[in-house]
Amino acid sequence: MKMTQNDYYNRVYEIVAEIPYGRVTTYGTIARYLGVASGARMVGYALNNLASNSDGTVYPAHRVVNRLGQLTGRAHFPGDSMRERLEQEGVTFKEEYTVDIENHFWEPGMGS
DNA sequence: CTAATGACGACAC
DNA sequence: CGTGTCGCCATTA
Repeated sequence: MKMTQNDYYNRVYEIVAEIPYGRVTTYGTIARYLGVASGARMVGYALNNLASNSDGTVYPAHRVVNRLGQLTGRAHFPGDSMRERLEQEGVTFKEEYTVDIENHFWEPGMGS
């Protein structure tokens, strides 16, 4: 594993790990919170790394969707585990692969 | 060092 | 309102 920019990914990991049960956030929101408002792609990249980083800590990456609430990253999850998990957590869906983000939206620092 | 890619976002048409 | 294109920043080739 490269882990060159631990810092950047580490921030994403921490935020993702803080996403409360039954809530979802967006890549752009996380990116903005990190200070890289335009680094939404990097957030997704970090999550990609996260998948391979599963060393015991479980990061609810399935709670991270794009700003439209679409499970763009479902392809990176086995089967429909992403959609099923969100449903299981009580998240409502507008479409089969689109969550009602406006009703379950969450952002870091909310419960400071 | 340059080019291409990516779990995105915003703007233009 | 749907589709297309550019921009962002980091990583990889």
